[in-house]
Amino acid sequence: MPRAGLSAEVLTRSAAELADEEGLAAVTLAALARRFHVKAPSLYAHVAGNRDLKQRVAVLALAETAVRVAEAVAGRSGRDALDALGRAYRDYAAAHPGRHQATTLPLDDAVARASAGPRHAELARAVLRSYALAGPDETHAVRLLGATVRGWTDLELAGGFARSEPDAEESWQRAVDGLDQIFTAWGSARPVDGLGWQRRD
Amino acid sequence: MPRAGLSAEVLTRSAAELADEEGLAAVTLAALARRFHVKAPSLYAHVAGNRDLKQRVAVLALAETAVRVAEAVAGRSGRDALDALGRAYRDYAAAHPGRHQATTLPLDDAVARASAGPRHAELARAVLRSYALAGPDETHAVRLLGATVRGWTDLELAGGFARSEPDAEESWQRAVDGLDQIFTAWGSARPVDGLGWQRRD
DNA sequence: CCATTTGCCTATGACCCATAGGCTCTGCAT
DNA sequence: ATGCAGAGCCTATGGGTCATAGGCAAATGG
Repeated sequence: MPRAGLSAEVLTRSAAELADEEGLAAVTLAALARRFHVKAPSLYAHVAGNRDLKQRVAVLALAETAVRVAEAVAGRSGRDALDALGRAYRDYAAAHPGRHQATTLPLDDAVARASAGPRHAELARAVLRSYALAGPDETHAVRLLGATVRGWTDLELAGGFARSEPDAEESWQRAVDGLDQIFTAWGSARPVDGLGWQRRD
Repeated sequence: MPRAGLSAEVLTRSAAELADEEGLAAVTLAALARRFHVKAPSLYAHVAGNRDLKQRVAVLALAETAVRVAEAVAGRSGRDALDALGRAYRDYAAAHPGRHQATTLPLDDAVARASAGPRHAELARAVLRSYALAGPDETHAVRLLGATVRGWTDLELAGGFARSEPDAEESWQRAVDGLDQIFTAWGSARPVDGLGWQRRD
């Protein structure tokens, strides 16, 4: 019997395709084994089990999105960069729903550390660089940007914006405008007492 | 043998508790049956199956959060209302992680229509009322607010903000400040051509 | 060319979902 | 009171999944 040429790498890629095609829940050792005309127990030589397999898909997805986002924001700054970053995430999620879903899985600490997760935070900081935010403000901004992009992506993918006017794209542009305004204000103003705002001069 | 007093209502509540305690994935007909010292097939008289059960948990959670959010925003407006709305969602998710997770499940159309889902959109519009936004702007605002709150809640629940400075609460206040600024600007200005902004006068 | 490693196998057991069909208790009408 | 219909929970069954244990054979390297 010819060998199937299995490896963690190959299995992870195939699992990712399976996830995109039939949903993350369909990523099962048995289903994956069928794709390679192999029995399920054979896969345990390459991956530690179902949870491990899904985490590998998540790590793959995090790495892929990091690359795409990095390409998208290269050479851009300010509002343009915000738009590009968000769009990269949204496009990836739309093109690879299963992979995107995997990125929302809780990862083991060790796996998370070895993943491209931190890279995403760096990318957000890079995009915000042109706003010249003070240290803590930059963190606040990273969090707000991250929450907005993630929430937007999830809602869009869940069909929350579908079949309703106006177009989601229009709303997205307005959202980016809004974030750009906020970060611009943070860059050129200082918080007074946590409640109000004051232009620097 | 005494009857267990099962019903869709009772089962759903118990399933919700199970989800909060051990995660949504632990919500299984077998596990639920054990809680009532009953055999799994008995549950099929009350719920249509695993998927139906989880959707009922989602519907319950949507209804519960709608009530909490409504209470939280009652009598508030502007920034205060934004803060209260977001906090209500975040607190609910923190207190009931399993239920919250259930709300991210895709619902059957019929179930979604009968759920409190639309009520949430109404609540968001109510919170935004004091900004006096024009029709389309209000929709844009609902979407931005919804995405931000959802993304923030998910990231916080996933531990994204944990063990890192500054405190997540501080970031949240800044985020609310930012949204308040955006909506205030939208209320007192009109978009010119979808790109720029101009104060009304 | 033989020994070791590697790759995939069968066998097994536990857990889950879901359906089919049966028994018993409850409650109501006569 | 009694008899009956239906509600409520049961056992039996079949199919799916995960995961482990242990075995045979192909590939590899000294």
